[in-house]
Amino acid sequence: MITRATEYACLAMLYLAKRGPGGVHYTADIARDQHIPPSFLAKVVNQLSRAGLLVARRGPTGGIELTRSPESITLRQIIEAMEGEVAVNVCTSTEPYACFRSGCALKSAFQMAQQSFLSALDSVTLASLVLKESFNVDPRGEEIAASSVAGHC
Amino acid sequence: MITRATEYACLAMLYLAKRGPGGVHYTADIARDQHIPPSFLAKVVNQLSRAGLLVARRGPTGGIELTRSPESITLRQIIEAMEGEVAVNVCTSTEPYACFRSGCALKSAFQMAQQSFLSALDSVTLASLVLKESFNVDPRGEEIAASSVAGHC
DNA sequence: CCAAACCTGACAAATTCAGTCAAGTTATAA
DNA sequence: TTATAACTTGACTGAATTTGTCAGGTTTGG
Repeated sequence: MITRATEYACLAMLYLAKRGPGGVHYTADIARDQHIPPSFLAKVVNQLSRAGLLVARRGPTGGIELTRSPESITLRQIIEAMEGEVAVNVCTSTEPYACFRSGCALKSAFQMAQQSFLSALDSVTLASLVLKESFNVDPRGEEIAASSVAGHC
Repeated sequence: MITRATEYACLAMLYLAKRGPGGVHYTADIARDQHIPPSFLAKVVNQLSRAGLLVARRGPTGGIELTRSPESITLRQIIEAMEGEVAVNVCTSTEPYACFRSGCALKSAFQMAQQSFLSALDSVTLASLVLKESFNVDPRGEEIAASSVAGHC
């Protein structure tokens, strides 16, 4: 299952993508906007930075920024940056001794389902998500039915 | 991620399917054959029985048996019998308060990937797995390259 | 009535998750 | 140069989940 940390990572990346190219933003602002614990998001963002998906600059006027265009960043890349290799079952992971059974039809089936899942995530770019969100926003720029709590899902 | 318990459930169901219709088998035999801790498999099998995927009979000459034909049992059914509703992220689960964000493009993307995963599992029946395993067996009925440890993956 | 099979619930060790906190580093601006 | 504002890092914690084990209990056939 995709963890909270990974979900927060996607939300932060989407936040940056929504605000256009060359934008530097504070982690604390993203945390407030997306209702994410700030110190938790700080660690998430740091991991994304080490994975090369964004750059982080310190000091006043610092902040984080996407390293690539939203068109070239997929959900799968973000998820794998956070969780490493995705495996729907121990037996589909590539690590040694994950599975000792030979000629196992179940493993093949799990691998096939996993591939379907990953392909779907490959097809979703940050740019496509930004486009999709714009349909949920009315002309005044406010989210529809977002008055009570605001946020994402 | 699909847990060990669910993996064992699939292996046990596949074991029954492989041995044809109307077959009653001991949980202990399946555990030995598939290298599963017997007392753990007992709980797994009990859960499958309560879900209606197999019937369990007590006493001597007891054992477990499939309730339906292998053609009509899919991997998804087994997985959902073991884990309940499958959700790749908290925000895609149907339980109330799983997600408070509105108009969230990320949720839609996760739901789409989840649907790909589940559809793949829908397409795999126990019968198709039995057929597939038969290709991995040589004419003498022994599994190829299974000499060292035996088993499944 | 006994033995063999499944049923049930309590327990426990290990791991993961989600989050907090306290320092530490770096860089800008006054 | 010195605050200050931002990211960095690692230690820590409580809760939940996972993967079992174990000790009985229940049902049934002979």
